[in-house]
Amino acid sequence: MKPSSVISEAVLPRTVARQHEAPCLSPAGRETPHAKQAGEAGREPCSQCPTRHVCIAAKLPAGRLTEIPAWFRVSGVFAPGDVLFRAGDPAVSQFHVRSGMFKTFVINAQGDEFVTGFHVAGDIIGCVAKAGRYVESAVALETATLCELNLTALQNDAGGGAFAVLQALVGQIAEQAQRRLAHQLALSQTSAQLRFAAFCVSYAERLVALNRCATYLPTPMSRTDLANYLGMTLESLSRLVSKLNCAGVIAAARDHIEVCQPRQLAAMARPASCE
Amino acid sequence: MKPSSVISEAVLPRTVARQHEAPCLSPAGRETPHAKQAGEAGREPCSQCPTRHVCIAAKLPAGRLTEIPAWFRVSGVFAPGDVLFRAGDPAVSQFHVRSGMFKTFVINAQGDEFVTGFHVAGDIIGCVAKAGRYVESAVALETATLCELNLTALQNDAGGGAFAVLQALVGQIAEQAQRRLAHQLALSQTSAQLRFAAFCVSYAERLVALNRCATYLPTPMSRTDLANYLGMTLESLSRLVSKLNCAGVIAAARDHIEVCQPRQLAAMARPASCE
DNA sequence: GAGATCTGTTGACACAGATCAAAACCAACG
DNA sequence: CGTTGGTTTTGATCTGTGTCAACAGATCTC
Repeated sequence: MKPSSVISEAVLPRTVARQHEAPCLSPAGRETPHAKQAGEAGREPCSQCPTRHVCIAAKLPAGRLTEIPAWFRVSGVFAPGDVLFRAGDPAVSQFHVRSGMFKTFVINAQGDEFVTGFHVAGDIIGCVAKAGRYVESAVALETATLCELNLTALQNDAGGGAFAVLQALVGQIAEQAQRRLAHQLALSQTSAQLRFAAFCVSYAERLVALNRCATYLPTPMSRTDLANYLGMTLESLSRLVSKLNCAGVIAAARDHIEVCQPRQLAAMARPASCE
Repeated sequence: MKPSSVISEAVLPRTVARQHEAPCLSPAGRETPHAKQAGEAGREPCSQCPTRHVCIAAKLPAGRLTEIPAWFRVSGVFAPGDVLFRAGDPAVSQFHVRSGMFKTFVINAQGDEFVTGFHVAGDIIGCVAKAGRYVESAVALETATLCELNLTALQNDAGGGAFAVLQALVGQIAEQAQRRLAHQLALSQTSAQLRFAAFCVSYAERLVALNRCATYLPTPMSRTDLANYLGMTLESLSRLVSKLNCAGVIAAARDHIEVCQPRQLAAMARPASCE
């Protein structure tokens, strides 16, 4: 597959112009546009967060949920297309998605974009780094919120609960890695249908973990992005979706995929499942 | 690609019989067969370790290098085929490879094996977990040594240098994730040649980081494993290697690949490179 | 050293999916 | 309401790689 070139050119400029040139990642950048937007929300205790069960906070002692340390705060609201960070930015923070969806991607020297992940509530973004800098870029695909875990601030808080947080973080990253591995596994399969089915199943599992419906999969990403992520062409994906639509396995619309025959779909994905 | 079935059946029994039925992962298992084998080596300070520059120890304050805490110790010598851990074992430790090569893999319900990674000195193994258990299995492909970082022991050492270690670990895992991401990127490409070239380039980079020759790539893994890892059939890999051999780009032998035209190879891999 | 077994190579063929091209659909806008 | 620009679908063709099968080499055993 030859990736579609310079997709992000259409997205990034709009984005940057709209909200912020320098994202919330500069070492002294804890007072970001996002944080300002968040206002009161920044002090909202985790105990009221709808995603607390899948968040790193869930792995902390219960008492800790009522406090919001300086290094862990709500980062405000992102609009579709807003940039969270770019590849090459110093990796001083990791982010926990609270709501909405982000995509991560890299762009090579030729300007081709590669979508490396879609991230929903409970996911960590920014835990892939090289030489202390992000490898991926991250943008919101829909209205989204997240919490910023500032690693440098955390570093200066060794006395507090930071040790427990770091431990929880290592565990959380391990789970994140598991999801990436599942996708890597799917990509190593040659059948496009299998890759797509594996994506749907994996996505559905994530939604279940969030107490959401396993058969209604919102797809705020474009078909182009999804095809790119799944390692196939736009046309192949389109054909595939049409086929599964006709077969009654799914009912795909512009902004979502409804899974009509979950067992059927799971059977398609099974050969690559990693459990 | 339909993965070759039950490859590991041939490997695991032999392995287990040879060295240890219960690997060094039981919660109270710090005194393992490996540790015993290691003997004096377990107390050898990191400052003499040949891989200290790529190890997590490199990210600690210099003074720390001279001490070997209880939760970080040399785990002895592994012979080819020896099992480090299995998918499903409690993920109480992460391992730093010192020498040799390990492969990680998963086996699905149908008994198909999927190779998920090859790991050389400086790599971390065991940082992919689900519900506190390893997702992958890990076996040595050649004579190998590693250090065990016991997370539960680390947990009880909050007073010591454990905080710094955890921080370093998060950074190290981020680098590890970068390598996995690079491979994921390669897998999302449909061209077998590109995937193979990307593997060689990435592998060469790793060797350079270890101050080893970038053009001599030892391949202790079988062709089957390598093809599996690269998401192609054994036959495709074989043909590809033959082709590149004839073209003079590489000179492949049973146990190594010599890169004759690095720039040529890099050009093949470039479209998927992530920087 | 001869046979058996495992691993890797080469060949012929078919098919899934890439590619190129065009049409249909959708949302935004004047 | 028609135009415009972008996105998705459908169609026709071609190529790469999977599949099946036979062969060659290496390794092991007795």
